[in-house]
Amino acid sequence: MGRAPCCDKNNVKRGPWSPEEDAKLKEFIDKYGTGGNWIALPQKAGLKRCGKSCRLRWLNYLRPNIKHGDFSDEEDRIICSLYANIGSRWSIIAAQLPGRTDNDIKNYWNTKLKKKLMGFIHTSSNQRIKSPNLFLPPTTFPPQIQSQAISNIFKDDYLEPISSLQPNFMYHNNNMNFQLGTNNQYSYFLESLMNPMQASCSSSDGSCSQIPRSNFEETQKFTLDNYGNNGGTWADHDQKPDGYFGNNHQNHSSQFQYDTSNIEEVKELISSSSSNGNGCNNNNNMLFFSDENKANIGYWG
DNA sequence: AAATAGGACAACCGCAATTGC
DNA sequence: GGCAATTGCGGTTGTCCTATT
Repeated sequence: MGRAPCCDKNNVKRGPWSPEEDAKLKEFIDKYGTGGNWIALPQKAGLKRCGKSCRLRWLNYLRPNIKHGDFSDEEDRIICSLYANIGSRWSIIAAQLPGRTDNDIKNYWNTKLKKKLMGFIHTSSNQRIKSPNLFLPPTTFPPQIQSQAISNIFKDDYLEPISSLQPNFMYHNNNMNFQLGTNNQYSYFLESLMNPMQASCSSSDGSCSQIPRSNFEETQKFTLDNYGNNGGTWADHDQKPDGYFGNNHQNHSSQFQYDTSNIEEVKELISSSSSNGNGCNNNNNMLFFSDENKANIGYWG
């Protein structure tokens, strides 16, 4: 015997909301708020709907400042980056995109963005691969991530692998070469997108019910370490701002910062990798990801 | 013009987490 | 601490619309 359903399905309306229902719900919430009780709300508002349905309708469609459709390139990049980092944690991803809902982003990912990516991966099996702007780091990322060098590489129409068989394989384009490590960070990024972190960790004891994708924590920490590494350093006693989890190597003005609304959750994801003091290659231009071979990868210039 | 396949998006479902008693 | 109610989340399904045959 399962738990009792939240509403009597025979006595509630289901399916698409009519404009009249929308108006009723909006008017009620505008006037009285949700009252902290969605289950009781539909009756009070005179709606023959399940409370869950009302909540969903409000959160995903009716509440103020909701944006629909037309995701920008910037939003694409943020979604891709975060998906690669934390997987399908849509609510966290949505928190980084003001006006977007988790449902919207999930739908967008499943119907469009993933396909964009698949197209890219598919093409990448050829020797000549297209590099969509999708893979540019978000402009909200620190300045050096936006550096001209990276932009040159990833804004170019094509990246051409010289040989994917070489252990340290190289990419080049028209005006520069750069070398990545044995497990180069770019392929790691793609791999991350295709096979994101799936672990779910309990908040109470820190244990994980699933095994994280290999090296996630270490990689993540290392990546964060390297956001903002253009010279300045953190002393141990320095107050690090929200969103900064790295070691003491960074320029104070350019740390990677998550939105503070869910910073604790992001910290939680990352915190299992405790600082060991050597997680940073100073003066290297990190892109998104590196692997465990910190000494060997993730830099050029 | 009709049938149908596919895409886009809204909504639902079930489960886990949280809250309150 | 235990239990039930409620909320929040992510996966999945349903429905509508458009493009294609």
